[in-house]
Amino acid sequence: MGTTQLESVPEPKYWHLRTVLSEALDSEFSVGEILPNERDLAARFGVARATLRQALEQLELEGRLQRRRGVGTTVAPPRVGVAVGTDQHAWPGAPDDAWQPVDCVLAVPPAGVAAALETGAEEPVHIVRRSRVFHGQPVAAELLYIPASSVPDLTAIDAPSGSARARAVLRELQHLELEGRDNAVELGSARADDAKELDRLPGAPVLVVTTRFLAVGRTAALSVATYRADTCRLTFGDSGSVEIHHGPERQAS
Amino acid sequence: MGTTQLESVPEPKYWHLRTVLSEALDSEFSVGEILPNERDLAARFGVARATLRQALEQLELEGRLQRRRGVGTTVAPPRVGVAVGTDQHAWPGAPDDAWQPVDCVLAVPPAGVAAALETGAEEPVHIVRRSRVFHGQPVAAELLYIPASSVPDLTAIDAPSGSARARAVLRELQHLELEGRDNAVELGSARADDAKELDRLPGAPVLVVTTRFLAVGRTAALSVATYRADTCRLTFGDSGSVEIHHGPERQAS
DNA sequence: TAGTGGTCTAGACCACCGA
DNA sequence: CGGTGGTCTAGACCACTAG
Repeated sequence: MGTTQLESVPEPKYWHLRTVLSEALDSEFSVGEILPNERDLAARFGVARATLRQALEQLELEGRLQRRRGVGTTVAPPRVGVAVGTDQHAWPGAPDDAWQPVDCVLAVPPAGVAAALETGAEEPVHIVRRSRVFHGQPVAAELLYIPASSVPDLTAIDAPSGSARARAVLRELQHLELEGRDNAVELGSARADDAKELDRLPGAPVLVVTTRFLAVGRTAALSVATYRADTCRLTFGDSGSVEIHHGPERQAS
Repeated sequence: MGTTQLESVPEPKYWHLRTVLSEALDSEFSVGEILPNERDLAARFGVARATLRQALEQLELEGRLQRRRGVGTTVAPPRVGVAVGTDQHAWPGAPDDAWQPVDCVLAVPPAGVAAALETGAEEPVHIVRRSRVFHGQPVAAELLYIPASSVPDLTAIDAPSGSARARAVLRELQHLELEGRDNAVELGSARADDAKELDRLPGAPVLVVTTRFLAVGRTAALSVATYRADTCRLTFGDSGSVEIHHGPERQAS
């Protein structure tokens, strides 16, 4: 990160700074390495800390940096490829499922979810919370909405709530014949509860994957999964091994 | 947007503000309506303009607001669902393709692309630029990398460059038998050229869709498409009609 | 307790748009 | 031209982490 001055160009400073830092990351830093702190970096480039932070935010959004309060800013590893909806004919909770059930409650879903499920606006459904872990790190949190009509043989005996209940609901779900599913991906920001589960601050950028499970001619379940946008690359289809790097990147010693 | 004061809570002000504004958008504003300007809003809530802007940025990221310099901040319409990779067995440029060819040059691709294509690091490939328009608005910009070996019968006569050349390359591509494709989605920020084409500022959040086209046992083409993250919801699979709204939202008169 | 990133302020000037 | 959002500054204090 040799030089120090910025030229006067019509380009915003923070954008130019982003480019300079990005190139420095490629050529002079290793994955996991700690950058100088924000005050030092700002001084080194002759800009205010807020401006420097704007550049860092961009790079964090692009998955190049990882920042943790009280710790520092480190060079992020390449994003992990996470397979989404590979098996078009498996329910959530199938044996090879990557998700872990956390909890389950019976409650009235948000209006938009009720509409998609074609349930009444005040009708409670099973809401299963699940989480997905990759290399020991949480990468996604999910809410699964399942109308009572999709699990007709569920007995209240199994468990009133909790992960045991979640497993019972998912077990019942397997009895239906799955006809297909739909996926949609959009950008969102983590709500407080999701943020906590993903080990991020509220408002952190997430990729929201909405999956509709179709059975007996209607939507039998709806999944809303939020993936950490900074660390994840979602892969669809067969072999999710497309690897496009920005440039040279070394491994930390 | 009745009241004015914020309480003292351990929650960041901008986050609380985001919630308050979000609820106001649901209940008191119509799509397309113009909000008060940032200075007035900040004064009304008793915060600095920078703090108010943090809240607006969140809402823009979530696709709730649209801000344009020199104009103002308006309530955004719901995101449009854009189908991605519906037909697993059609090349780019097939008759029903949603993309419009813009340009085509023969150049050396970035190192990561060359690696994915298994071409030499210095070997030039055809780079086709295309754009995708939805309701009269540009929603995505694409770079298509096609090795010369995938279009062996292309004659230099057709056109040296430009959209005519692009069409010629795509036409030749149809002669190969497509075996399948891979998609990957990740968050990125718009480079200067893409930003211009998408009518956004550099650094705007985009969803980057990387598609690998497989033929004759290898990667015969690679597409890197950047979609406006603020206005698009990407849909995969059959019927991309999952509609999850935040809440009530009226139409502008 | 010392050092980090996260939040917040109160200004200033600039780039762009529409009348 | 006046008004909008976009950029930038130079501070301050807070929340968190690690030694």
